[in-house]
Amino acid sequence: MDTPQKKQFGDLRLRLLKTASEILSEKGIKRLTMRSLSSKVGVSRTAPYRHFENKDALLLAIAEKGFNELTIRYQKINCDKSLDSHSKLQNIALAYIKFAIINPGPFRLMFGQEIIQHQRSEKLCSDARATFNEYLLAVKALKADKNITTVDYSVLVNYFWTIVHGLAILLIDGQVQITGENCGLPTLLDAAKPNIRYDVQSMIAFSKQTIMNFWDVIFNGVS
Amino acid sequence: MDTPQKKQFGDLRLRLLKTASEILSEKGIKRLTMRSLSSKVGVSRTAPYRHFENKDALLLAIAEKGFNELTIRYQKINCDKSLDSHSKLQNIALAYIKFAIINPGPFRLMFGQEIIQHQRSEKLCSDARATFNEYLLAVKALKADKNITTVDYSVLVNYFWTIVHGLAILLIDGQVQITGENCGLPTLLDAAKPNIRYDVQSMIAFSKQTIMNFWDVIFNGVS
DNA sequence: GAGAGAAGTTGACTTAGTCAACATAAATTT
DNA sequence: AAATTTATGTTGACTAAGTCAACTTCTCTC
Repeated sequence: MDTPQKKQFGDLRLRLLKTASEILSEKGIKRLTMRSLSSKVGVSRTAPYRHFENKDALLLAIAEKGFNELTIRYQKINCDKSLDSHSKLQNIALAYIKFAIINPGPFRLMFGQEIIQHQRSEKLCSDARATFNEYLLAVKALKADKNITTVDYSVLVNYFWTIVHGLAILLIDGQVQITGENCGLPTLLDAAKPNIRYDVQSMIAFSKQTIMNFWDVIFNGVS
Repeated sequence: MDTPQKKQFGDLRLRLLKTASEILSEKGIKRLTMRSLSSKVGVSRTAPYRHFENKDALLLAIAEKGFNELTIRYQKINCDKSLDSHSKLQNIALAYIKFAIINPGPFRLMFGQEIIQHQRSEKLCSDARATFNEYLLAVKALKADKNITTVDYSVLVNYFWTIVHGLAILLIDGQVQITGENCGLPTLLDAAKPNIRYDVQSMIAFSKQTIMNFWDVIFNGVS
């Protein structure tokens, strides 16, 4: 993989990954073409094939990289002695959503169906496992710490993930209005607003607020 | 639109929509090609262009049809006098997830980013609005009925949708194990299972059970 | 400095979206 | 009912994009 020699040649592989992730996030998978990627990076159209077997392999590498980055953030949170188990999980939730907002393209690859159902590699699985393990760790700690007994471990894992993932996906897919009077309601309710494109900062602000709101409900229930 | 005359000609438009939805659900958007669709339906490769301006328009029509179908199911539930507000919302949640499981392809179009950010039509918005309105109706009824005061209306709408959508997406994207000892945990934790493809019935069974589990947590909180 | 291997380039082939021109069938008009 | 229009459907052709093959060039090793 990333042998030191290769890096001396140049950083094309890394630049491809980075640029591809950007295009993916900005324009979507359909408009990420090997040719546009190549030209944006400034190489000929088949140069990427020296670093990735094909487009799928490139996408796979982006997903792997995404898991690695996410794992690092999770680890930092889990290692932070100043946080209790409750804050840790909340921060992990927020890190997940922030990652999604900042890297929607890679996020969709990591947690979508494309890769998982077709060309999931051994490496992808172990990278993903590392990420999930940090998450599971945080849930376990919380469960033990708060002595949560009314909910099974696997349901707890599933519940938190579902909420956090659901929020992340709805946000990056532009399904939820994050400003105005209908804030929090489905975007498609408003025919008026054709192509709203929220900026990253507003989305993060909204997601922080929403996580706070949700956190109350998660622990106290709807009543 | 669907003027009666057109229907007399034949039902190619409908057959295209139906077959395209199937391909979409079985093989994904990348492998739904106008050519493969045409040949599967038994017409020449450009015949679909007599009914849909282009591939995007076809996808749009699939999404619109999806919203219409979902609306009908929601309406049936909301009109059912034998159900209380609580059961209605739960049934709507289940209908949403069942729709996703049975029609993953259309579901992704309806609630993904492709359409919403690019070629959402006026009709799509009004169709979606009809669906969402039934959902909102159910939430409003529940809120009034159960006298829910600790949670704002928009947060409530957002919370339920987030959970239900999150579960639906994770399920159809194959992210959650629905059988075995790791049931409820992330699929990518298991490198062992390469390409699990759950059948629709198992997925529905799992989602019913999960909704039941989640419902408890939604109302009682994690404790 | 020569040879090996990695990295990058151009040419060519294939698949897929889609337009244009042509053909035909159904509906409408007179 | 014949003529005209309109809706459908077909074949040919063009373009974009993935990707292989052959060739070139650059780096590194010996």
